[in-house]
Amino acid sequence: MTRVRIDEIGRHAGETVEIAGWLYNLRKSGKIAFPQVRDGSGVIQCVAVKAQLPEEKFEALKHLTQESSLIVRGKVRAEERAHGGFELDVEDVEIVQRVSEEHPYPITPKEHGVDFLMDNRHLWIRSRKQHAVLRIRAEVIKAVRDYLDSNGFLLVDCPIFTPAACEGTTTLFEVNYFDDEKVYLTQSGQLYNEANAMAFGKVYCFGPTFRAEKSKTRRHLTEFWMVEPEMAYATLEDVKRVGEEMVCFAVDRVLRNRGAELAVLERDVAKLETVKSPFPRITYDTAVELLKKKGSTIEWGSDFGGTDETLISEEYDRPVIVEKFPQQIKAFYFESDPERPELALGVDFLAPEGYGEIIGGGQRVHNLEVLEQRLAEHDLPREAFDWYLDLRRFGAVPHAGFGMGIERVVTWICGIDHLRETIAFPRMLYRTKP
RNA sequence: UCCUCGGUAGCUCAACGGUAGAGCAUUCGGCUGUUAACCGAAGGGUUGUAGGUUCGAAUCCUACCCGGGGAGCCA
Repeated sequence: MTRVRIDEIGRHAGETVEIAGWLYNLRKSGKIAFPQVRDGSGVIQCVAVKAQLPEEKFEALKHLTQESSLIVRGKVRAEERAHGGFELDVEDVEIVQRVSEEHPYPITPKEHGVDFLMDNRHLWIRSRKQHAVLRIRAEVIKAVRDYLDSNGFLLVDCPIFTPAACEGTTTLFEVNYFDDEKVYLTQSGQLYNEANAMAFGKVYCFGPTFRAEKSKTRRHLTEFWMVEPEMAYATLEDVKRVGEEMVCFAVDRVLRNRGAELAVLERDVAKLETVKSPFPRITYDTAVELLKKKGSTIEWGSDFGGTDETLISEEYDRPVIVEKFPQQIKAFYFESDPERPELALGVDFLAPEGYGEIIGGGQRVHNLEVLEQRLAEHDLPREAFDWYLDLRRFGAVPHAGFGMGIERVVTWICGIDHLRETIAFPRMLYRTKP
């Protein structure tokens, strides 16, 4: 008996095969039952006819509970009425574990609230929409890695445990190490990336990052995944170019390979098809003028709020690149604009449709004296940055890089309204379970 | 941390000062083409917790707990 996956069952039309999965839904009449079985790759409707099965098998199937695990054997048949185009005529069924009716599967095919679904996240990920989102996430990650791998970047991952003060301002999660030593969960691989870039030229890291900010919005997780490319002998221009190419590449891949998933999510793909080079580029100065014209209370010198980002992005049909921010709102390691030293050579990519910042990056300070002065200005402990300063002592070159938040990108591509569905087990301010 | 909204059956909600209800889910019965199937019946509740006002509180008041959305900050 051939065990097949539901997503490739079409190749076995006319054959008798076996599928192993879980009961997704069940409709029944007196002498016929339609169990829908999912196996992780898809869902197929099976047809069980009383007269063609042993009595006890038919009865067991007819009274089977949602999400019970089962193995079904039967003949694959092309069927116009079926959603996937195929059905399975049941010849034999083996129930692996029956969900008891005293504790039925909590997630029914009806509506549920966010709180309930989040409490049952370990089960919610079995649902069709969650499958679509998580498959698109996997596609985005693969696309981003394929793009970087085939453009000369080497994957060099950065540590998760870090000593204090990677960037200074943002709150860090503290962890007890050995013998009273404290370490912190990384909030960015950035500094280590710079060392890696001086070693390998073009590198990227990809992994989880942690922010202990008490942010409680649809755009924040306390644990999220970020891809961070870093390039030696590179400038702000390279960041804009690589970021743009990478985003276009990822969107194109999803459109090409995950059309079915986008359809499940009822995503308006026309809004993704416009995501092509070139992206509009505006300066922070221009953005502030635009915002004031649109009624924002923003003043030059402060950072954009969530509403400001939406106001800017709604002017465009693709991500917009905002560059050259006031130095005071950016981290200590940003290079200054030689023509206007009060500006940092930083960029943000704002996704369309109000999805906010998906990329942040820029050109780094590569001069030793300037960097030492910056550390002093930001009141950062010099000792902790000794190794980082070494990078300016031993063959310093202009270099630049950026970070892209995977969940932000996936949320935007999926067109869903909250980051929490783009990772299997989201970690948020008041939610660490399951 | 602050602002704001909410917590009633397993789930989604109604009742808004006068005996706590519906749909779905579960169980039983009916139905050979259903597809969030349908039809009939049954079981299921200390209304988040603790006080208070009232003849009477799910409903009004106070505090607390838990959660949603947002601000600040950021990807």
